[in-house]
Amino acid sequence: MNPVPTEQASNPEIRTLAERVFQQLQDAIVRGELAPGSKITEPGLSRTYGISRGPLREAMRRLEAHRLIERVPHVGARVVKLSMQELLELFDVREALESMAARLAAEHMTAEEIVGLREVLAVHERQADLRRGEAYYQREGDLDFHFRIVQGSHNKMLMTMLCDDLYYLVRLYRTQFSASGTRPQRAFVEHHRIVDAIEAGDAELAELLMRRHVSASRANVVDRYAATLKQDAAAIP
Amino acid sequence: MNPVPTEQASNPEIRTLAERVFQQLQDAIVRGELAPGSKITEPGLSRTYGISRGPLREAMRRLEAHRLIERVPHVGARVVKLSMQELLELFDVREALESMAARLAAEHMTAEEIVGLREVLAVHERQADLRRGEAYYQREGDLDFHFRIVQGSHNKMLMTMLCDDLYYLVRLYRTQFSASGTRPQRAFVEHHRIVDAIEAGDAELAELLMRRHVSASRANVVDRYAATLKQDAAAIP
DNA sequence: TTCATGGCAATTGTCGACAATCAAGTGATG
DNA sequence: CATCACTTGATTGTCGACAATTGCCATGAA
Repeated sequence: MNPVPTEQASNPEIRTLAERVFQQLQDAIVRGELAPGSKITEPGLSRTYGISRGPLREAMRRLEAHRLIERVPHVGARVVKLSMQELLELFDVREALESMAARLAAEHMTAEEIVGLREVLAVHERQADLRRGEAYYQREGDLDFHFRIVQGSHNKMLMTMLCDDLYYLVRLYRTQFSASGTRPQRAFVEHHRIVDAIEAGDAELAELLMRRHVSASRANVVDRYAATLKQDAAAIP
Repeated sequence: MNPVPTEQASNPEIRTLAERVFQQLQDAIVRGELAPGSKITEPGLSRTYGISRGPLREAMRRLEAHRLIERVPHVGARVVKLSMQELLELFDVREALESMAARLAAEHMTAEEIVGLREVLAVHERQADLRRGEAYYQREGDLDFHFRIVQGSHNKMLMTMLCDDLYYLVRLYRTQFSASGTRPQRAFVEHHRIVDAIEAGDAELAELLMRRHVSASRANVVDRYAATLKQDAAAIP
């Protein structure tokens, strides 16, 4: 199965209109088709997707719960727009949850799951060979890696929180703040170290490495943000 | 303000029926008035609360997002019933998030917030003096303590996850698995140590202590659960 | 020119009714 | 007597219409 369920076609789980339009909207937001901060109205979406406002409102409620849109009673809803502050908050939460996931993965992951994890790394390696320094694999492949570790934790609550909620926000921020630089190469090495620790069953090490990995990713975003700020300040006057 | 918003009367934030019935249902579930595992039907609740099924369905969508009810398309919804497995998963997530909250609180908490935190401990101390070993304060007071530390982290995303989602589940489990024993006294000491670390600005120590605190609470639940199992096994034959 | 006020259009919140789906009860059949 | 198919009742999903609230814009006065 595709670990990152971007597609909603041919999914047997969709038995209701509200479910379908929820996934369509989720996809549209994450892809950036619905711009962050843009206002969305019920009659508009109702016409766009050809359904009545009933199921649409339920889909919007779910989007609100997943923090992809923000609603104000009697006013309306708009696509969430992460501020730098909120993005950093997201990284802190990820650091807490994913380090725990790595720890649990080192304890509970099966041999087959570890094999699958290594295959993901191999795919990344091929892509990294092809386009060195392009940092392209990072877009979805990085999430794929993290996704499998969370699955390996065998903690359903953790899986729900990370995969159903936070990862959509993470993918959303990538449309706002593009990430690149020399970071991908280092991230790639860190991924290998983490898998090594998990395979060795060293829970504490896996946790520590994952914590550093997310923290480094956060620091990279901060650096790049500071750089853009300085660049803008130099360009305007 | 009341840190644990059990009441919904006279709350100016309630501008819609769906919001009101959502909070009423949330309260009813957490208090145990709606038994865990019991099935809830839309026409039934619609009559009970005197509203139509439209707002009710939106309220139920939100309850589902908060993991307080579970829905199956075309079948119905029932109040969530935590298994022992899920309860332990909940503790792992709490350990990850609350230790991070304690770390951030040590870095960002203001002097006034620390004073308020000490007052909470003082209240607990008086209650502990009154009814020693009763473990009564634990019911809401313990959550009050944790609540303030999460607030002190000044991380809105963390606050939402813990206070709006997990803490309702925690309160729900307390109606299923009652917790007591000699644990409250030790928890009380641990609370003091944590506040000391926060006041000293020692982020690492605060994180470590909070992690141990939640972990010890989890271990206590495991012990008590094993005890009830053994007791049941001895009683049946 | 600027600010306050009133009305108006659009959007959101709510409701009742109809269609689709499921679960249980009933009867027939091997 | 057990099992299977069918029918029936209830519940959920969906829709269109009406009421309530909001934001905007035009109008008028200071």
